[in-house]
Amino acid sequence: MTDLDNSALNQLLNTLPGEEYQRLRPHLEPIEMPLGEVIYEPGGELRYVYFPITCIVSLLYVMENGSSAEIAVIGNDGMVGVALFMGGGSMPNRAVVQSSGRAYRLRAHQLMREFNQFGAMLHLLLRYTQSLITQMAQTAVCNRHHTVDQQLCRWLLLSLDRLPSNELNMTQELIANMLGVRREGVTEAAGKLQQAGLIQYSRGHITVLDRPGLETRVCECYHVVKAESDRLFPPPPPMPLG
Amino acid sequence: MTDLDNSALNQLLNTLPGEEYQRLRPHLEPIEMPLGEVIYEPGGELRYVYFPITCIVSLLYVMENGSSAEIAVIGNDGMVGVALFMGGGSMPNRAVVQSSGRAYRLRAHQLMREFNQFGAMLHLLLRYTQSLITQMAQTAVCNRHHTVDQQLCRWLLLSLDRLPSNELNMTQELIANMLGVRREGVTEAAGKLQQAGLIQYSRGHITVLDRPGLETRVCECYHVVKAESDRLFPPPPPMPLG
DNA sequence: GGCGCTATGTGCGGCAGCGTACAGACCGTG
DNA sequence: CACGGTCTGTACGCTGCCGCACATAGCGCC
Repeated sequence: MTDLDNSALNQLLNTLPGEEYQRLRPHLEPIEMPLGEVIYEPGGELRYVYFPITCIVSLLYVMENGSSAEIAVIGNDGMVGVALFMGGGSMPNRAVVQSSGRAYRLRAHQLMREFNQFGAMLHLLLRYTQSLITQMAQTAVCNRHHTVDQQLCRWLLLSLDRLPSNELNMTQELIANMLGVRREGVTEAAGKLQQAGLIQYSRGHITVLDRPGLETRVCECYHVVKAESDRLFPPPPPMPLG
Repeated sequence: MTDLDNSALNQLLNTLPGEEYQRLRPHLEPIEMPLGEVIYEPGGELRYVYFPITCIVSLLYVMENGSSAEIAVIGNDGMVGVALFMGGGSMPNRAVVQSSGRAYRLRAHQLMREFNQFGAMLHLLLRYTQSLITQMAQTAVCNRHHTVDQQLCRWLLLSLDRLPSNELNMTQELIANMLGVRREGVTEAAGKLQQAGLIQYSRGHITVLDRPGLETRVCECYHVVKAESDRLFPPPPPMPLG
């Protein structure tokens, strides 16, 4: 798989006009993102930003007492490290690789150089940040009002949307961390889904058997986030690059 | 009270360098913001943005079944309508006046004209959006892990920080809508605070008697949001304008 | 001063999720 | 093949919040 093929798989980079992309391309460094790697710690300096290709990154908030909650999920639809160009200088959350895979890494000052051209890159990144904001807002709502069952469905679908296959590698323990609930709660919820024939679970490996089934069980939060994301970034035809 | 005095009371406008502010000033239209007014509906077009002076605006998400949750609170520290320059074109949430008062209103295209100068205004607004993101993320965490008691404290302090006095006009019913809980839950939580001598409640009128007391009861979420906000916008000395 | 409205207080059954504990099940390794 | 570690399933009491139903209390208004 060539460099170019890879980058086409990050939808943000893919949306970038040719000229801008060519400027950036020499600085895009493809790297492996192993499961569990912590990309940012809260308060840490932002040296790089990441454009996921086949990996998924979670923005997590970890509380003083150790419990945690996922704020947003980022896959090949986005970028990790928006705080850089938003001007904070540091990251407010922890960012963890939730599903291993590849990503493009870009040095912070290279991104800022392009951002400060005030061209397509700026508008693209801001629009993406807007969709990220929607996701975070919806997470807040979902945490308030919906059951673990529904949230598990939402989480599965959000992850599935960012993966090429219908299989995830993820223990219930980890999912519980993301959702900010007990591991047993996930066991129970996953049990129901499995009994309904929607998924198959075995030791850290989930196969989604009936995606439409999940979509009927999920709360509106998933659809809201997806709709807004599709509105801001109209999904391209299957293979836009020749 | 003159025009200039008012605008000095919005910290964002206040932070703007003289030249930028002078360009904007003729277009800043001071208006009254009555309690309960809906400024934006989700999906609606963004004709104006608002810089609160003495009012507070809540970003709310209202679910299909009618229950709601507050996503963020905006007072004279910020601006309502960030989605405009983020590129969405429309607002994803409802925005409601939570505490009546005054605000500056600015036509969308006037803001965009200044934004597109790619100068101080752009960086200021992006930095503000970053602090808004932090608030939303923390709301998600708080909704997941903290009790109504703690959330009420957080909510009171966030509101208090955006008001000149230590009094709020707000029924328990409305607070419940904001927090996304039952009205009775707020009654109970407020009862505890009242019994502890921290606040005094009477028919839609709250007087905060012991602010430090609230701060000891509140969850970390409040402090995190405040710290990040102070970091991004170092609080000025009491009266920066001569 | 009585009426009606709105705001607040209270009580009760029910349930979802928590904390805890422990039992099986699966898997790699020696 | 036995062992240890990890992952998953199950059970039980507890708590916080919900939904509901009502009882009071302040406040304006005729």
